[in-house]
Amino acid sequence: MRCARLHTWSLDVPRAKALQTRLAARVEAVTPRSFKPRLIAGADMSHRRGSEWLYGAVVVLAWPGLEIVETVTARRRASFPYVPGYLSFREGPVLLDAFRKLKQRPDLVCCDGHGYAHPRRFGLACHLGLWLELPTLGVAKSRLVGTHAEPLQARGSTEPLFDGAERIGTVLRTRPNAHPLYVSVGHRIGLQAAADWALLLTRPEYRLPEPARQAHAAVNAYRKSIELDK
DNA sequence: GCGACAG
DNA sequence: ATCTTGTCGC
Repeated sequence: MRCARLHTWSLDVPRAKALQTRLAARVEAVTPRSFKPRLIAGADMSHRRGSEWLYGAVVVLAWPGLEIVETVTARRRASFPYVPGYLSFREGPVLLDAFRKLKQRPDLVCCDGHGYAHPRRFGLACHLGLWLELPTLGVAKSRLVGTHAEPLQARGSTEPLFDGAERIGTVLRTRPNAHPLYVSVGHRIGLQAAADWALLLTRPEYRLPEPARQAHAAVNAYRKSIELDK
């Protein structure tokens, strides 16, 4: 699939910060009318400690069966360090390389990281959403910003995530007695729909939504296959 | 100045 | 994210 070229990725932290603030205004936090995603993608990145290489994978699943219908991978050298609040500048390039190899255009993308639940309301999910011009939702395994109460232990229990008085996300228990997930808006989706889909996409026996779980498995298999013949 | 801090 | 085996708890 083709995607827009929004800006250069050659930035230092101060400029990246200014860019996030500027692009955050373009995020659309509303669910399209008659939103019926049929192809749902999951994207994830992997890296070996001490290596300069970053590996990315995007897996497309069909709804409602959740069968994998397409898998693509890509790798490239890291051009930005991991700095909390700037994850998209590290992972964005490789993930977009992978997305460009996709034959099918997904209707929704499940991102491994926060979206709106970010200091400047522009996490990885929002950033990818603008580049791809697709609905995206952020699913993070831990908190970046915000406060919340502990969701009940039952699958499907939620608690609002606040940054001061602003609601920035939903803390969702996808599996009993497992740490909850942090769901937030990415682009072209509302918070309610983002949380609803995050739960719908999660099989009862796992903690992560299938798109994210399968992308994680795919990128690790890809990385290991390359590290092997070397 | 001291913690917190997606992956 | 990565390293890394067994083991505690539902």
